[in-house]
Amino acid sequence: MVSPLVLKLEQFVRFSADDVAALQDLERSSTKVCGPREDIIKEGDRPTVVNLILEGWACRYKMLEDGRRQITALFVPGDLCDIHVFILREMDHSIGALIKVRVAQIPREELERLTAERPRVTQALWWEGLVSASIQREWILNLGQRNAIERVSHLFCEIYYRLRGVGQAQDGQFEMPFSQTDLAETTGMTPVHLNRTVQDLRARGLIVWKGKRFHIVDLPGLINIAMFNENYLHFRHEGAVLDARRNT
Amino acid sequence: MVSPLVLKLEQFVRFSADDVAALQDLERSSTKVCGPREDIIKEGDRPTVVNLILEGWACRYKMLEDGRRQITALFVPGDLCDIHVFILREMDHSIGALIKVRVAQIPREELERLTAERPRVTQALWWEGLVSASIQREWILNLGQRNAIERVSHLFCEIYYRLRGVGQAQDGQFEMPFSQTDLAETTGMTPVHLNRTVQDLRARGLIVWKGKRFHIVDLPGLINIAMFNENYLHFRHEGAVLDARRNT
DNA sequence: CGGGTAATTGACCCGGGTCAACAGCAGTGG
DNA sequence: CCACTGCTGTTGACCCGGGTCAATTACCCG
Repeated sequence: MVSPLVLKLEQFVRFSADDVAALQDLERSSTKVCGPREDIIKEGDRPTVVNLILEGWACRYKMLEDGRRQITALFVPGDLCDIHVFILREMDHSIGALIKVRVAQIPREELERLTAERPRVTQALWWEGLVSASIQREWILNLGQRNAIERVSHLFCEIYYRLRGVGQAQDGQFEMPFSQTDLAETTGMTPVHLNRTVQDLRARGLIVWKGKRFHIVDLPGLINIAMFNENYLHFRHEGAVLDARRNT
Repeated sequence: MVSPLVLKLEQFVRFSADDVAALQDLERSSTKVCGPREDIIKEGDRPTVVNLILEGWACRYKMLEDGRRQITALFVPGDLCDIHVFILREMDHSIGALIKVRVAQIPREELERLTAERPRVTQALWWEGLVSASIQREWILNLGQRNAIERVSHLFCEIYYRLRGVGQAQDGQFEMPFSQTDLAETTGMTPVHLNRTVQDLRARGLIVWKGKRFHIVDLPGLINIAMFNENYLHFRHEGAVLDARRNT
């Protein structure tokens, strides 16, 4: 079975067999399993390892003193939480499991060795960091300018494209494992209004969401409402320059 | 005169004279001056250089098809716009001058040489990247959870701390060169409501803002309203490990 | 002094928040 | 197999923070 990290990075580069092997070694790092709502690492902790999501869904979140909570990023399998965190003295946010999650805890030295030895992998990791930053920007745009229905539609589009990129969605369908409250916390709205917005999307025939099955029935329609532009995910890569198999 | 980039990075590491010289060389790259509202680089452009702000204020922004605009980051002197951008095929956002700005356009090779030769500088640049990412997260929290007055107060606190870090503010006072419309676009609210919120802060005796002079009269009060926690700026560094002058 | 931009204010309205009740469903233990 | 518990989703009634529209004032600069 192919590692989700490799799948993800291969949207950008094409690795040699050696590269792939080196990346897959990362996943042999000690792994940890966290149950839903459990923290993988907490704000204030000193970061010692880099977390790589292998299975399940996690999120970054920040809280205000009075308990308001905002999810600032979603992690799907193949996502890496800040390759250079250990430079910082302490975490400025927490990372928590949304559903049961399996993470690899990669020690600093291992990443340093990997990047020292494999420039193509290093490039790919930079790309992944840039894409994460780009997603953050799009979320700022989302929260600052889009209204409820646009915001929620945009999030659904993003989730779909990202999952498809790591082979966990096809034909507009995927597993939606988290609660409306989670979604409300990522879109900066109340659970009540999130629910009404979802009802609205259902009534318009754009989505079908029952239990864990999520189906985007009318993707162009959803994209249209969301003003979704996939550019910011930077899926299309440069081709030959980064293609380890170009001469085979 | 000390470079703002060096000032900024020295909040994290302490450089040797050589490090400083190497960093200052960056500023000898060809520079460009942009007038207010002029774009430094546009969404869709192919990035070829890394922009370093030397003087003035700039911002990242994204626009929706229908013209709504969101500022997603503010750049002050010493800020570097994505050290690895040239990995991406095209810009997913624009960078524009808020007021007249002077930027150094650093070629890829120069950065590569610098990071290859100077590990301490490389570390510092990673730190700067992590801090930028952290600021983005805080903005997501700001937009998603804080209300108008909290949001605006938070932004003022952040601007003050960041300017102070590069020696452009002291005693709660600094130059506020941009318009309320700009601020509205960064806080995701309308200019009208931004104005009312500013009035409110004035009435409460927290700030004085007249022309370009901005004065935070009651910093603790502002911090309190904003629930501002400076942790996310990661100013406090590790000390000796990264101190090139520790034995002198 | 004229023209243009930025700030300010008033009147009105609506998207989304709040509060509260209720329904659906899974898991648990008897 | 059923009752109980607790969480998540759903809906209704009501309200308010912030948006909209439009007019007016202050300011800057040639």
